[in-house]
Amino acid sequence: MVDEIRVRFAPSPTGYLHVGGARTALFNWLFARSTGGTFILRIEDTDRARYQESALAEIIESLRWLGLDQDEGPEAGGPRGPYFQSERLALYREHADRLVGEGKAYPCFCTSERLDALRREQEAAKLPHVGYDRTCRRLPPGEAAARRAAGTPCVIRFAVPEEVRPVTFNDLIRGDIEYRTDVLDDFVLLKSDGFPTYHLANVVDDRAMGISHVLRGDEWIASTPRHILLYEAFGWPLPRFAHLPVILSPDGGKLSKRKGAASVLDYRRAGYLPEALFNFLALLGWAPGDDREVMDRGEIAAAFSLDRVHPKPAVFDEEKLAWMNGQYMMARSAEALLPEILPLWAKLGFTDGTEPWLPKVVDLLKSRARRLNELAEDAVWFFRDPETYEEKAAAKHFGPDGPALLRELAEALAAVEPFTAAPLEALYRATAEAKALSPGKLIHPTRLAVSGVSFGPGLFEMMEVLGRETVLRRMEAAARRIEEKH
RNA sequence: GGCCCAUUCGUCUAAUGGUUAGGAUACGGCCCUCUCAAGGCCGCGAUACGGGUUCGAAUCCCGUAUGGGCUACCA
Repeated sequence: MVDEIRVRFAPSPTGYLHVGGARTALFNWLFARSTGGTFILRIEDTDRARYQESALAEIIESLRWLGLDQDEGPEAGGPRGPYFQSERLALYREHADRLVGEGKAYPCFCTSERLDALRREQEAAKLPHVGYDRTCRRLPPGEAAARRAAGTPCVIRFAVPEEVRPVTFNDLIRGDIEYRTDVLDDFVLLKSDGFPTYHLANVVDDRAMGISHVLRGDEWIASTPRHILLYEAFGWPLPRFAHLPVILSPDGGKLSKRKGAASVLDYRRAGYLPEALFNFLALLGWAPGDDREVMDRGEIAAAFSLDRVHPKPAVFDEEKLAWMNGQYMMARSAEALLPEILPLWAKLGFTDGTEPWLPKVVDLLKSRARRLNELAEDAVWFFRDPETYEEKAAAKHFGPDGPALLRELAEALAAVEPFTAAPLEALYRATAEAKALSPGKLIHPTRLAVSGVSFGPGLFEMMEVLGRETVLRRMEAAARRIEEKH
């Protein structure tokens, strides 16, 4: 028999997809792609109280943006659907009833008030093991069935074996983990609204969908023994388990919106490229084993293996993400980067995207910005004449003889042919030499006059893109401004 | 409280009993240079602590500390 590898990412549509969830999805995707397996998206919408209408679209858009294409799922379809748990309710009830019939589960009529009181009592008594006291488990079978038949609201609880024994499993990332049956309480399988809990739905669906490897977040590790008991009760073979470490914020706590972006789409809004986030997330908890860091999807998928995933929680360092994003921005051609920048320029009111020299602007700026938004904003003076001049630089480069110098240079500029970088540079160097000045004495005032700031691309490349008319206009405007000041 | 998990430079990580503990980021410096970036070179910086096992421990074992998760009719 061929061991077919099938993995799933199973988010609950209760909010945006955060980077921790995205990393779980990414590792599932990488594992599938690196082994020729199947990557499935399953929506675990069994919590009607926390369900959010907008969440599903956001999750799907986040995955699409990151390039985590699904082989089976709500959009891709597939033979093991439906891929929404809310459309599989009959299956869960059937399985819960089967366990009740076999004496491995039982209806529980305890009210939430009684359960709350019980919990408070146990906490006050500082009992080592807290949990349901199994009152309804001891109900005479006839009575339970009768009350259920009469329509008394109830949940179905799993009857954890009374026998005290270890429940062990081998986690692909952490190794052997052991729990004991006496620390497990009789957890709920089916809620009183007829919806399954995560535990039941997850196990039933993983079985029904042929999931071979369960790669999920760390927070599920304590639930795994319950799931194993369920597999045993059903008589099903176990999938392999691998629990991924959490991603932490720089202060060591959980990642949250408050501490910066936490959702995948926030990073898109902040000007990050999907391939950069993809690469960065892949390196959180995994490394190829050699010194490679900037790797494309294919390289990462080819190098990925679960045994190189390590169990330590990783801090999300946005500085390094920014660096990596800069690497990807530089690596993209201007033509490939332009479509990302155009909408930002449109929003800033800079351009409708028709100027033929736009790719040159991207070329001049892409190695000078780490995020798309930065690049877009840094381009302001390509589109607008400066209204102010950087104060410190003006004090240094706009002296009393500034107007005369700028006008003299402008006069020479008016005659340069063609108006391109090389002749412009030749002109400046020759002029500097003739005046026995360092070229910087000419270049810096011109840069400030033309862009309003003291930093940016090479002056002559800038002037070429701006064109003669604009450059001369700005130099004259600067000359007048200096005269007004003095 | 109980159970479980984790612990190498600030951060991401490499080294799976024998390395001057390597790389990246960040930070500092130098070079390049019209500025700012980019790039190149150099520097700073780590095995949480205490016991074992071993000729030899970041690596194996135990304990402590610290951090995290679970302990719901949430996932």
